[in-house]
Amino acid sequence: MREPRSRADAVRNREAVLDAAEALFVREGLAQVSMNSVAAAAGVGKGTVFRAFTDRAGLLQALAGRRTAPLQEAAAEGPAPLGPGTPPRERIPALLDAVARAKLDNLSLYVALEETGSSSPYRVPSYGWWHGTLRGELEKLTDPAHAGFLAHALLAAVRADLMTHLAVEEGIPAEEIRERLAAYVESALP
Amino acid sequence: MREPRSRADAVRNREAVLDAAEALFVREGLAQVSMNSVAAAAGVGKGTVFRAFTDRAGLLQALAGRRTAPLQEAAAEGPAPLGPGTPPRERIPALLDAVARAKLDNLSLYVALEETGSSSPYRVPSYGWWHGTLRGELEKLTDPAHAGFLAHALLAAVRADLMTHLAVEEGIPAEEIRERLAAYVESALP
DNA sequence: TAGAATGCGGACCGTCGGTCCGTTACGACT
DNA sequence: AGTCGTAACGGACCGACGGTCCGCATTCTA
Repeated sequence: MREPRSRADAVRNREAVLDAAEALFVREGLAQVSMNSVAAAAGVGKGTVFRAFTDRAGLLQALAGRRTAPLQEAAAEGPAPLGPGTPPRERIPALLDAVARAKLDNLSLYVALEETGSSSPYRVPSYGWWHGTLRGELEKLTDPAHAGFLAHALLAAVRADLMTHLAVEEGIPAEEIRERLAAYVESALP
Repeated sequence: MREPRSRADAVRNREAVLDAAEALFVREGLAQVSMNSVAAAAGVGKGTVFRAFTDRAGLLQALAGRRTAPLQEAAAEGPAPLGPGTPPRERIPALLDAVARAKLDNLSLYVALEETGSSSPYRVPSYGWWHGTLRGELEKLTDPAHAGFLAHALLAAVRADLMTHLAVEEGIPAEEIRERLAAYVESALP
């Protein structure tokens, strides 16, 4: 049952596609970026892109993983205040602030990501992880029957399209958005 | 400057298209419904659909208006507890519950609606109205600087895709979702 | 009832996500 | 180094989509 090692060119191309795709997303925004244009920008055939990532959603997932892995890792096994072991009253606001911050720094990328899972952010795998983590902490503070919904509601307040609306349409500085969020989380916590 | 009255067949067709489109959305879900299939189901040419509604977003907007008008009207000028004049502590939960209820009763339609505005629910015109109304009430209860964000956050908790996730994926009965939401709103209110 | 204007409808267009398969080049083995 | 099986490449190709266009039919006005 050996893992069949990938060929060198496959690995190289995979990386090139990810780099090109990320650059395109940041520069042009989700809607403008077709699979064709990604392939062209990476200097690679279309078939190669699909071979490596299965479909558009797969490419976005991969892009997501790469970009969000550090944050998720910090939350899963890092030091306080993000990591486990931190008291819930401190960890929950820290987690939400970290998520908001990451999204505010990469608006278009995260908007694209949340539209991946058959156009429902709730089907993106990482959502389940964040929700589970948050619910776990909330269960220490309140009736476990309420923790699930509460976790959903708090995560809804940091959705990428809301962050985009606040930052772009309403023109609120990122700093201020995070402050408002923090105040909100504080008041919503049981 | 007379308003150029529409021809009888145009009015008739417009109605037929709306009926057919609504039926299709409810039965098949957003993704399955192409402009072609709407035209076919309405027994009408594709050009007619586009002439009447400009583009796909326009069709969804029109569908939206028709379906949500009664609720919005009740909230804008109806009797308590939805209408204006109701004390904020009573009106805000009532508004959010009414919205949640409407969405839970028409999941697929509302999911489709919220994806209309260039894939951002915040660009759908009616969102602005709800947000403004809610903010107005919240300003009576708390620091006006916080009211805007708070209104966004509360509305985020009743987004159609979240309602769908809770009701379909997690299989929670509508009754229970509304109870959890009510408890959440209560605790988040200043 | 005639003529103008309005609306109809479906062939047509460019583009998209995704597939297919003949060709290329990698790398394990001798 | 040379051979060869095979994984990976790449772009022509496909069906479906949203949207346009324009010759033709229907409705309204006088």
